[in-house]
Amino acid sequence: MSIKIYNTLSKKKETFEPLVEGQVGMYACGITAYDVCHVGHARSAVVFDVITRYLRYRGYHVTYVKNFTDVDDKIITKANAEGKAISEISERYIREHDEDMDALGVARPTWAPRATEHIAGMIKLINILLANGLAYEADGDIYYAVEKFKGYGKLSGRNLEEMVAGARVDVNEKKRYPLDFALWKASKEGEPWWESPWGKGRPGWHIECSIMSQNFLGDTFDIHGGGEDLIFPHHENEIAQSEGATGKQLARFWVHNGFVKVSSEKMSKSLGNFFTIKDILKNYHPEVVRLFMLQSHYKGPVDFSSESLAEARMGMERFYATLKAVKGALAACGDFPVVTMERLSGKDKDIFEKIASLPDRFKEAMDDDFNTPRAIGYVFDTVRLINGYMSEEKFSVSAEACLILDKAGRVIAEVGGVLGLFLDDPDDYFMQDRDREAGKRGLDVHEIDRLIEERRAARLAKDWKRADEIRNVLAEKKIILKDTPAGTSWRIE
RNA sequence: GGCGGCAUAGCCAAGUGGUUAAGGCAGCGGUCUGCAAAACCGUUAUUCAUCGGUUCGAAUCCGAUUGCCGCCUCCA
Repeated sequence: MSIKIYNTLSKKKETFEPLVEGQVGMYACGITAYDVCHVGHARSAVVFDVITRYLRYRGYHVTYVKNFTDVDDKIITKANAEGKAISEISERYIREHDEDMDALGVARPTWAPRATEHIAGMIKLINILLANGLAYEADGDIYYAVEKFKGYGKLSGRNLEEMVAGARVDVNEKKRYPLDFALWKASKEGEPWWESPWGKGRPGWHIECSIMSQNFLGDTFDIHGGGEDLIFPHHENEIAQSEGATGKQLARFWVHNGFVKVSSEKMSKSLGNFFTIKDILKNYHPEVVRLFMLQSHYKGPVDFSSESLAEARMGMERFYATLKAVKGALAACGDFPVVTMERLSGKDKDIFEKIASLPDRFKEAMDDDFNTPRAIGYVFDTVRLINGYMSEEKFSVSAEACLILDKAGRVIAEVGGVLGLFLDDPDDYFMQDRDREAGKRGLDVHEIDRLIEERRAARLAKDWKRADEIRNVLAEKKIILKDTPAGTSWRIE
């Protein structure tokens, strides 16, 4: 079995073979640290987090690099407006970014370099491009001469004439050709600067990724990723810079994630239709947000709304309800002798084997361009299987059941570890969910508990009328009661 | 204006040439329950935007049409 990945460069799904056997170098473009992250940033982070985890699960040693852009017009503008140093602004938002990603369960990259740590490397790279005749100086600015790089447009599927004909390119007297882009800009008053052979200046946006990827991963590496809005011009320009300097292919696979949309429109700062990660995590469990994203393929768009999040929450509830039941049954397993699967027969054997097959089916789905929706579908299948097994009339906790349910818990944890799902304790999950939902709707937990206690007394006296009244009162507040032999529990719809 | 993507049930969403079109949410019928909830069983697309074409065979390939979206300016 081999992994297939859709490559933006070839526009085809290709079999993934790393450059060095058993090792993967991956670079994903991170954020510009000038504001808090929104759900769109979260999606990209979750996508590449899952890709990293899956490659590691499949036995690869992955070096994952995700950069921070900490020098840029927007950061400078903000710093000047607040009268602060740019590093103060960028460090603040890098810290916030890290908090958000940690909260979402996104593993930290192997390396998270900042652009400003690599200025010397950028200058070196620009010098090579100048020497290669691919760049030119104009009044302390350095521009990349796009026409000189054959292959410009190969990633985004464009050609120069068409783009120029399409107008909408900015007028800049210093550029020899409209699509040339800045590698280095002479610093103006009030802007940060670094010494360079061309005077005091600061780097252009694209150059940082070329040097940082090379520094950590070498001239050629396996996977380069980012949001699909980076395909042009950012990634196209990265290719021009890196390949123009080294003469070698930059990245072998280009992977781009689709957008988060709001009412069919791209979520973005400029449209103002964004939700910050912090706001969303106040209202939803992080795994609900991940499930919402991973139930769509990473390449396609995903429409963000309170309805779609609520739907994901219901799905998550299904998983955790099963996990809770499994945990409950397993708690009694200490009393039984340990049996091995050879002891199983008939239906027990059949169900054990079906449950045990989850990781293989999971791999089958994930090997096919990280098809998380299909993979999650298989987990749902397994959940139904487990629930069916436990709801059989003759079901009781037995040595055989313990073996089967233990396996069930393990396979779900195994695939959950890759998806970053099902990792919470089920009781904690429901407790958190209840508190979160109660808070969201302004419900008083103590009052609810009081009513439930009153209902318990009524039920004990077989006063069904009063018991149902209380049920109805709570139902109006979307509170669903569940009576079990152990007592009554509740959840919010 | 140039380039590109998408269109599958009430909603979300897999499937991209060949057995009964995954899965989730919602709905309906049943089992269970004092009544419920959860869970389970059954059920909900003879059909994949529309119209043509290729093929023994297409949701899947090709063309046209319609609609939605994205990139071309910072963007995950």
